[in-house]
Amino acid sequence: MRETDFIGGLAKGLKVIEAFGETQPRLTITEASKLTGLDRATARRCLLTLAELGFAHYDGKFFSLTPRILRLGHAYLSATPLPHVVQPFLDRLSEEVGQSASVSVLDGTEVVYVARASQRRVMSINLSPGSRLPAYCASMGRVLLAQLPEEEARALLNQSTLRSFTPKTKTGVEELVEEVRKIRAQGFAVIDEELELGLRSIAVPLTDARGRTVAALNIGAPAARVAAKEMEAQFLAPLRTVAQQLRPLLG
Amino acid sequence: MRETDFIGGLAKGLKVIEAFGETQPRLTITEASKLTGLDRATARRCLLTLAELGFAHYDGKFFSLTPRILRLGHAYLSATPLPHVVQPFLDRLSEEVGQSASVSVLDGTEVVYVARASQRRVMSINLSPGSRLPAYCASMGRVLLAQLPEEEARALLNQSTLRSFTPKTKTGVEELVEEVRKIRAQGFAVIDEELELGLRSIAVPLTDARGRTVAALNIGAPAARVAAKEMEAQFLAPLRTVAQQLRPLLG
DNA sequence: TGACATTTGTTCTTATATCGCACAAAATGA
DNA sequence: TCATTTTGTGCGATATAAGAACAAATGTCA
Repeated sequence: MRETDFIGGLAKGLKVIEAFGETQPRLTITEASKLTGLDRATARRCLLTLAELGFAHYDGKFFSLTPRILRLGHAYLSATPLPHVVQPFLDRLSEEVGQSASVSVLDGTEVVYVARASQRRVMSINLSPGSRLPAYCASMGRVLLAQLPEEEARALLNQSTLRSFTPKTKTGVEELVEEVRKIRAQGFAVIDEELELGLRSIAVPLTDARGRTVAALNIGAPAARVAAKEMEAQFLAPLRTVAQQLRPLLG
Repeated sequence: MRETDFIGGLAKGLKVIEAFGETQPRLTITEASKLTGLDRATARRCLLTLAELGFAHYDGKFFSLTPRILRLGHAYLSATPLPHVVQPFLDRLSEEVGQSASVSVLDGTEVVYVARASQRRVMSINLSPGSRLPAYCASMGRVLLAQLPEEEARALLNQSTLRSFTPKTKTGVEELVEEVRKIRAQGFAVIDEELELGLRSIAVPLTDARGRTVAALNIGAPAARVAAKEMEAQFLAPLRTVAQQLRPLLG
């Protein structure tokens, strides 16, 4: 790609959109400028453009995103076959085992949920398509890391902010590399309250007809309902059955 | 806003992202150019930029969006208080009545789901935050139209593509204006298989402490389980209770 | 309260990047 | 093969980015 095939304005605008988040529902021009590292004048132009297009709202002081922004993510979810293909399988699986089931893919150091069938939520975390979790401490994340060449997985772990969500969270790179190696060998990952106390999960890879891993599938269960040792016994077989059924459908 | 405060490149790039959708999971440069009305050279630069940033993938022929695009919508969902505030109420409501419950807002002629608690899906439609439905034939859409001044509602109906999803779909503007008037008076809307055969729903407005309508709340039920006449009797009270509880929380 | 300091938003200018056209090259398919 | 369609590139005209300067708002302290 030539230098001139890159549209700086587009990259900057997208960066500004991403600046909104958890702790930043509303941004002033200066805040957006600081978060993105863009010049105030440029950040302002991006925000005004987004407002003009209806993607943001401006009250003279603060900018906030409008639901129109969801069109962008929706373009992906409706354009990509994976979410549609897996959804009915997730629904059946979730019903069968009485727990939530999800499918996610890797994006950098995070897993991104692309489909989910949830049972009544008892957890504090509210997950839906588009939600993100750090890969290193999520069952699907570990499975997806295990599919990469070890050096790549290690590189991603090094890039990750390894923090302890609970006392059980593994945060050592070597410890995690070892864990990922084990998962690669056994073909599934179990997370026992590493992300949130009271939550356990188990995941397997989803491979396409040619054997390439395209996503991960998991089941999450309240710790109060399912003992740590039971996770594998109860859920591994159903997960593998679904993975098997999906295989020819993930061209 | 001055002319020069508008970044054309950003607007064009966003337009290209939106070009991906239902029937267009993968686009060539020429296709993107035709769908957006942009010059081929420009569409190409937008696509290459998106690929460079990791928002799209390019195999030399086709471009497709990557899950990274979901970051953008996620910026909204995590930055906006509404989805987080209503989620626990939705979960409880859904559990209580044994049906799916959702909250949505209006974006142009469409309703956009911002939160949802779903029971096992029996419908062909798979809805999740970010999903869109035409306002004129969705219960939440009618409720939201009813909150607008009549002329504005009529204008939106005129802009809508009024098509018959089922034999029961109302598609006449005057007919719909009349229906919306009725809904404004009674404070709730019932949709009886207008969007999909076998699906009924009922919606009420969510108003904030100052009485402004900020969203709509609904319950959807399989027609086989709940008779048309029963919708109001069974679900209106629970919906209104939740709307009441939420009122002080929607600052 | 009023003067000063600081922060934030807006405007201006110019070097630079982008747009869209026209043309060339490559791929597609009859 | 030749016609047709699609993709890539060079170029002049035009739009945009950056930073500094200016203006307005906000905060601070005597």
